Amino acid sequence: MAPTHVHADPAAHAHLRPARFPVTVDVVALTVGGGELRVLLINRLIEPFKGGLALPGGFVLPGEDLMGAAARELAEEAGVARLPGHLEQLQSYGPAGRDPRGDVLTVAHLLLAPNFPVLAAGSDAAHAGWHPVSGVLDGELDLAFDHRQIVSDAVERARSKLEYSPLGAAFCGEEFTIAQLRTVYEAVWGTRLDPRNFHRKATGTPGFLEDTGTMSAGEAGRPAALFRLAPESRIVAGGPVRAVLNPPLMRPRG
Amino acid sequence: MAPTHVHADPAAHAHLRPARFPVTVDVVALTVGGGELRVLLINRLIEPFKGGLALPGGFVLPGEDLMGAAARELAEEAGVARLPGHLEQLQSYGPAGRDPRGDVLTVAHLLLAPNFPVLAAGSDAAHAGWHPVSGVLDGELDLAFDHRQIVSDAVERARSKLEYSPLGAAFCGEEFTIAQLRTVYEAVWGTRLDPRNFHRKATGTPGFLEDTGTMSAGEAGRPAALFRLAPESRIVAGGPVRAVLNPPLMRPRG
DNA sequence: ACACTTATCGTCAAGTTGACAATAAAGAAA
DNA sequence: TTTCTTTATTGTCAACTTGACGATAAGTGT
Repeated sequence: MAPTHVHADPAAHAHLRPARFPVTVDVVALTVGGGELRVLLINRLIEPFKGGLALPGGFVLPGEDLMGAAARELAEEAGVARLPGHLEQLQSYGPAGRDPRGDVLTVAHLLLAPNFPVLAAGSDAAHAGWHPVSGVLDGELDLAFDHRQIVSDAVERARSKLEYSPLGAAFCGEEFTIAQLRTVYEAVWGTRLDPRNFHRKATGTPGFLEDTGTMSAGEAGRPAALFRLAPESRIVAGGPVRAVLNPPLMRPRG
Repeated sequence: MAPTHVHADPAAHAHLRPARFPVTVDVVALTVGGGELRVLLINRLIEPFKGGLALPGGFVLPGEDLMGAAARELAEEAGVARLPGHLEQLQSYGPAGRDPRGDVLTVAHLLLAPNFPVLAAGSDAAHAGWHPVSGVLDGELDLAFDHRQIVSDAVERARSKLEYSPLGAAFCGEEFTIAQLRTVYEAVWGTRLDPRNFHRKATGTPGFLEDTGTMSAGEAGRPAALFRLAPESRIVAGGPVRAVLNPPLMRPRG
């Protein structure tokens, strides 16, 4: 804390040239595949942590806003042309004590998306790939900087959002079956849910889902009805996400 | 987006000198008084928006972390010696297009606290004071920068946190009656709650409240039992806030 | 003692949840 | 084709929670 006798005027420091910090955005891109939650990681090509795994991200450019920077980094580092899902800001970290090069503030973002193809290995650019979140959380995979903490916070945010928002559908495509939506919940929460009770809650919540009238086909078992998000709960880029699930669909505790 | 032919290496910009931004922290300090939700605002002494109302806040110093900076600004601008409640990070805004002086990134924070005394007017320093949140939200009070938006986001965060976390108690002192806690909920949500049903939920939720054994006195009406947060839901600085209210105590919708 | 105010306990119908039976509709196997 | 297997969807039922509100308890002010 600044010595009081130097800054008698509480706003005095504002007269000083303010310190400036490098600002980065990092993106925790989550998807569901193979029944588990996965996170997008890139191979770092430069120091520090060269050769290690890290979240996609990079410096914010002058005149840029945070969301735009996050989307740009995703495009540059993972080769995603158009935002494939729901992007929101997560939390900021720093600036002290998280980068060996010095103070760096990072604004972490969260992307919930269907499994999408990423920049393959073999190019001279960075390799991007999906990795099981469990491996990150239990320390099997080592991440650069404080990225493991960031992933952990992102997963907790995702878990809690599924309880009351329609964001689970962000992991599915435009149309999906109740069972597909259920596997999303199961993967994110890491629990099993009763298909019948889940079906009841999903279809019984007003303003959540809308029947498309079409059916899934080709899978094993009886064909399932295809749904999409109802207009009330549709996810618009930058728009607010409504708390449609009321009462919420709580994850099993204990 | 950077021209691809210039940055064939997606991480190339990391080799460039990264842009640096001034970083500020702003604090939305909320309290409950007179049955309504109030926010702490200061009178700006310097341009821009000199003489206008704004959130307490200021530049982050080198080597500082965000929470620390927020606490320091609160101390400097409002004269609070020790953090009187629960402080958490809210969201980051910027850096583009929110300060006439140029790009400034701000990390907004949220303080939930009992009514505490602030730096009075009359000193040569800034005046700090409590103002009704309703006046800010409905545009009666004009705030500097994008601070109205920030207050709006902060209030929404607070409203939602009361539903599932024990943070309502952060507005009360160490010990409080059920009725005091209820008025917090009523002020934050802007609704009336049935005292009997609220009492049932508050005292009936395991791990939420703990009876102190003592009674309130001096008020009108029958004395009320004094409670404190149960150990499971106690709020530790920097620690996680547990979702104790399960199922949640939902605010009335519609 | 009496009125008034607030706290706390009960009651009851309506809605929600968790556990699980039963049926429906497809493809695969016999 | 008939049967088996798999998944989808509809019900059922008891336990629990919620919202509305009656009744009683225990203080203060007159």
